[in-house]
Amino acid sequence: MTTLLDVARKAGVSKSTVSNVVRGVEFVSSETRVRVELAIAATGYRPNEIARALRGRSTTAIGIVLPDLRNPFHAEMTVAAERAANRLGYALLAANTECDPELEEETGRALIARRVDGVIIGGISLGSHLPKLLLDHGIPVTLASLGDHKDPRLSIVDTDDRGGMDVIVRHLFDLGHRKMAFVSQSLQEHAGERRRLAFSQSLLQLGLRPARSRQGATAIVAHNDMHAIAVMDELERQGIRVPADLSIVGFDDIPLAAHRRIGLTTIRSDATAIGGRAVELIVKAAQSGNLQSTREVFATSLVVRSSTGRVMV
Amino acid sequence: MTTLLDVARKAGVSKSTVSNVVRGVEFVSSETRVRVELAIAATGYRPNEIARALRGRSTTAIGIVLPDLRNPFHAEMTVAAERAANRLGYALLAANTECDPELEEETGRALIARRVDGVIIGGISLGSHLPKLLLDHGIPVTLASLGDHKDPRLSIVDTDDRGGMDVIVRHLFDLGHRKMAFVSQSLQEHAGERRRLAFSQSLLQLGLRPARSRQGATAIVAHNDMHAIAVMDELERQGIRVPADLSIVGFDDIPLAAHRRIGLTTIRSDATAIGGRAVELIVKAAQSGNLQSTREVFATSLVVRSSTGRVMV
DNA sequence: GTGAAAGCGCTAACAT
DNA sequence: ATGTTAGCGCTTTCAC
Repeated sequence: MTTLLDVARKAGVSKSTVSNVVRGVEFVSSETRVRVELAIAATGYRPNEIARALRGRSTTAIGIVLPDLRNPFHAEMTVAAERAANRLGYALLAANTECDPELEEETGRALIARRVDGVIIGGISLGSHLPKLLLDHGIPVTLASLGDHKDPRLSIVDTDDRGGMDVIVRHLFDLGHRKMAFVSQSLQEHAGERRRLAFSQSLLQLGLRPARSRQGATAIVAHNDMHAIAVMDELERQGIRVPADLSIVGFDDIPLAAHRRIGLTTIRSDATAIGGRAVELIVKAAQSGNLQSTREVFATSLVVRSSTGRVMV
Repeated sequence: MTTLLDVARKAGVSKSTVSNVVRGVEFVSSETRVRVELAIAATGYRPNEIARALRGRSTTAIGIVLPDLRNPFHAEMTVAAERAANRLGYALLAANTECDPELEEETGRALIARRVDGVIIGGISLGSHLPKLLLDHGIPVTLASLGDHKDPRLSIVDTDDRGGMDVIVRHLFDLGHRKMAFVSQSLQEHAGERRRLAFSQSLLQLGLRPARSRQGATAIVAHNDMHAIAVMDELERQGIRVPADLSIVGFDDIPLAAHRRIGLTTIRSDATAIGGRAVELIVKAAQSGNLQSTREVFATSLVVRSSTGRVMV
């Protein structure tokens, strides 16, 4: 593999001159610049990012940790993050942690050992130590669609879960629903529990309490679309019709929710915007070196489709 | 951040001794070993992987390039790859290329600059130069679910597209279909075009030719489930009933295909197995240093659901 | 069994 | 405007 030295020799200059040309430093005579550029083109030289990383203070790599890449919302966020990262010259290290605290810890340590410049967290276990672990090692952390952490070094790009939940509950209420239940995939997940809380609060505003279980409920609110769609399937296999017998609402508005056969009423939140913005924030933090608490909330909106209906008395 | 030297000083030994302990080298007296281990525990030292990478010949990082992480088949493969990579101590660099030749090239160069130990390719453009680019730089490449490249340095973990297509076509034939059309998302994609070819060959065996377009066809075979499901939606929005008016078949058997409201007849192929195996192969190649042509084909099977039906005459 | 020293490829003072 | 040099943190001969 060609190195800086190879190019330098070929161009008959010193390493630093080549380095200066590569990095676009001002003080190089246009004559030598051309000569170096020719040598670079001839050899196909690209700086060794590993050496740069060791020497400099940056790996231009960021990590993204997610509970499950198979969730289209996360996949979409990751794609957006990857695109944004690329554009800024950063690579993305992907890690699935399945909300397993041990895996989260090990992932965190691996990310630290690899000296990533920052980490985007798109989902973690309830009470996870991952943000603190990373921050304590001086690594900037951005929480994406996962607000509510109180560390003052954290930057947060969030969805308006509270607002979204209010709108969902209001929508169901207006359809006559009074018994609504919340379901989530796992009690371990931070985001799911936050939405459960928001759900309870929204109900409370209308003087209602969450239904204990699906049995008594006329409507089910799932913590995300993936789960809502799975629940829909499960119910229908038991002969319960949606929305005739039971209404279902999701959260995220993944593309599939708009499929005519699914028609899931849900809350639209912009995974692409969140992923992209998370990268911008993490890169800014990495480059400036100061970690300050930041919180941006992306608006949500209700998309009414065919999975919710008027309650039958 | 603690370095080897910090630990060495703390333990009152030299850098090399600490290094020997860390790497589990034999010849260290158990006495000093303990002392060093204590110092490591006390400082929370973890080797700097960047320095290791620069010094050694390995970054213990592999790249995975995909056209679209939003495709559940790719997401699943990536999750499996990440898990396998993790287990072997490797990190995964994810890159979406959208089958754009320019992006592929740039991604390849970035991966080379980062000195990844190997690259798994889960999808590329037709006639892409990416495999050659990487291989020419000495980077092992494994094609996952994307066979048919003829470079002798390539290892391939493939799905049996030909076999799967035969079974699909036979299934449709048995249902009375004689006019079948193939649709794919993009003409640019390698895997899609390969399946198109397989489709034609399968038809030919039965003395049939592909239908020119959807119009004349009684059945549609899509190059993957994602596309099949999208087409299903599109058709039904036009008032065409599936399968009453038109049968649809996918390929991959993503989880959604089994959803009762979708019920997509498709070919099951094991994304998890493919992703995991691809990592094993790439790591083996990276560690042994020799690139030999290898081809493993994973069996497929037909899953008949409700998107295909007897043709109405 | 342990330590000293060279060097991976690069950047960034500092000298010229 | 260009060159020299000293490391970044680690592994790896090679002496002791």
